[in-house]
Amino acid sequence: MSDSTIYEVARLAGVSIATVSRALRGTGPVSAATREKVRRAVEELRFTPSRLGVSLAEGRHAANGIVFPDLSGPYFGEVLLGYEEVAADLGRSVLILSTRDRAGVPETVKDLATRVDGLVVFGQTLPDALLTELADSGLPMVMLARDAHPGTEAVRSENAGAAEALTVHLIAHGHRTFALAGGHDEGDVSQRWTAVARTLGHHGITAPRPVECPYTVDGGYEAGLGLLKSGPDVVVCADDQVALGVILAAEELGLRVPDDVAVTGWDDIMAARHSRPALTTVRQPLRELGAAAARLLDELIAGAEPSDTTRVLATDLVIRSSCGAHQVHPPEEP
Amino acid sequence: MSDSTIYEVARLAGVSIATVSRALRGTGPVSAATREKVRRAVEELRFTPSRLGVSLAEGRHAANGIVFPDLSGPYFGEVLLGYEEVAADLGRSVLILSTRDRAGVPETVKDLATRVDGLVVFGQTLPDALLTELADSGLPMVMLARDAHPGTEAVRSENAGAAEALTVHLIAHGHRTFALAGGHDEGDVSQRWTAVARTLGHHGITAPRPVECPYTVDGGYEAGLGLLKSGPDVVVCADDQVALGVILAAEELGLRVPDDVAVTGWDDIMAARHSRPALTTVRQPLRELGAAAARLLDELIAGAEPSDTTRVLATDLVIRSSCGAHQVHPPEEP
DNA sequence: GCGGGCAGTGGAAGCGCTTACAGCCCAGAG
DNA sequence: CTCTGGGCTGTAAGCGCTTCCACTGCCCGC
Repeated sequence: MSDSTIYEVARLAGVSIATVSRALRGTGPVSAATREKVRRAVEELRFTPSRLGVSLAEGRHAANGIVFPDLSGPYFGEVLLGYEEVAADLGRSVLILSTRDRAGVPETVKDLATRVDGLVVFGQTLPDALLTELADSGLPMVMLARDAHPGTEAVRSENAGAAEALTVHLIAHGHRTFALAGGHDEGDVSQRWTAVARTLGHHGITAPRPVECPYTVDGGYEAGLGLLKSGPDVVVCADDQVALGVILAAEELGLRVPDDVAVTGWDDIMAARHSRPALTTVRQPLRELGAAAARLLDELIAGAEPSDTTRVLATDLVIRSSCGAHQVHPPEEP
Repeated sequence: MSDSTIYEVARLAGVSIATVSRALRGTGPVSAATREKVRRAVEELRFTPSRLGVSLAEGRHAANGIVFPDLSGPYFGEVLLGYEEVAADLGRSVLILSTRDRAGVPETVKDLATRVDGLVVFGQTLPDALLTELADSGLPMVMLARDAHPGTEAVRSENAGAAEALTVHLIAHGHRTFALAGGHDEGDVSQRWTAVARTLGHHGITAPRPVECPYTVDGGYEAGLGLLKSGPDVVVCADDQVALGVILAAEELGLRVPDDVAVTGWDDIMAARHSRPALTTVRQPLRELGAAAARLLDELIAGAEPSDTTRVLATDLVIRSSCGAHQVHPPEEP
């Protein structure tokens, strides 16, 4: 953008740059005649103030960043959507960074940090030491899908209650041998596994160890091929993608879902509703998660003290057919 | 980030800011001893150069932007993923902007334009007049999922050939009465409809007018309820989400897919593969689309002249079961 | 023994803007 | 008629960095 500068506008309008600035931002008094001259000059030159100059002088970026591990799958897109929407309404641009397995993440994140007024960080995307360093530097930060790190705020959705409700429901279906697919010791997911295990314990059932796998359809498929050999009544999966993969694995092994084995997911992504069989899952308010993070971050930037506190959004258990065939379901309204 | 500045580093190291800058960037000669002093000062102060200062002095942002209509659904997330990955590897941050139906889009986009070295713009997200204005200002731009606008480059995936192949396939299935769901006069989609109509014409079939609807499951459902009344053999949909909605509508009306009516989508999103019945669709290389855009944009920023040319990526016709039940499909490997 | 060249360094001029401060002019008050 | 206080405007000091240019020694070759 080889744009014109405020100096050229000032010259063309026959005033000083200070006056141009005041006229454009509406700070300080400017006579109607001058304002009009400036307006015309701006129009003729197609002048747009350089964001760099403004930010440097104002000492703020009017932008904030969001860091996630990966953008694949529907999960992050939805959260990001809610986030961007609110951030935009608050007059802030949003910078994204996906870390994937890339090297040099700390440097990249620090670079990002110098471009924004605040940062939202997903789950265990970054090592705690780095989070501490960033928080200590005074950068406003909001954690997403995990509990708060010292010096930050956090938003996540409810895990334990939904996990318990899901487990109780599965037990009511008569399922007794459980398998868990997609274990990491990540914040969100480990909270679910803990609640599942506790609930099973209450019913005298020993919880199995979760089988690690990537949170993808392929990951679920691979894990499923292994898991299903032991003939569990139900496979509880860390998310919907894993569940869809497990269902594929079951088909591959000649097992019918849910007659031979039940499968459940988590998130309620679009495919969950349309899959065969339709997936029993837990719906997270993904957009609201992103929106809440944006609002919290804005408060921090405005000067609020980080409370080291976690905001928890409600989830819904969504019963469809993958957890047990004896349920009758009228077609869902879209 | 209440960070320290290059002045404090210089003072602590006992050198000038020019030397600090040279030491840090590796431009110009700096003695080993000095370099070490600077290194220590930087470490002690946890100094990170202010991106604002650097950018203002360098005259570049090392960032580029991407504008899309909406982030919902799997489509944009995938493209964005491919885009971000390449941009990051090229050392550029990425700013996103989703326009939705928001007011003040031109201002927001112009603001974005002052924050980046170049811009990727999706489909018909922005009015042509605005595109022209931006291009004229010298901003490097790449159009995505549409043909090039003067002064830009463009990337999209192949439409006409796939649409023809799909239509031929459907005719081979014995389908004769067609319905088209999800019409807009958007670049990508209208190319598909044109090709479908032409192909039908070759076979002596008159193409129906596409029924407009939002590109969502709900949009497809609503459109489907209307469309299916006339009893078409097949409903060709503008994308997979619309197709999934039409399938729901068919179920609602007591029609079996594909026995009573065939349905096809476009994009090959995850849900297409897992839906019941699995969706016949056209796979677009979504990530590669984003990646190609990022690379093209980088070339423009590096100084290449915009060619007003459109790069076209290949698509694949993916035959599953929603287009006709007589096909036998072994379970897909993930 | 002396000039040229170069490694190493500092001074200072921007980059494009905001804003504190000061100055000017004029109307209305005394 | 002078004084005072706004309203309006300009000057200039940053904001944090990069980099051109000038300068100082010092080593080498003649």
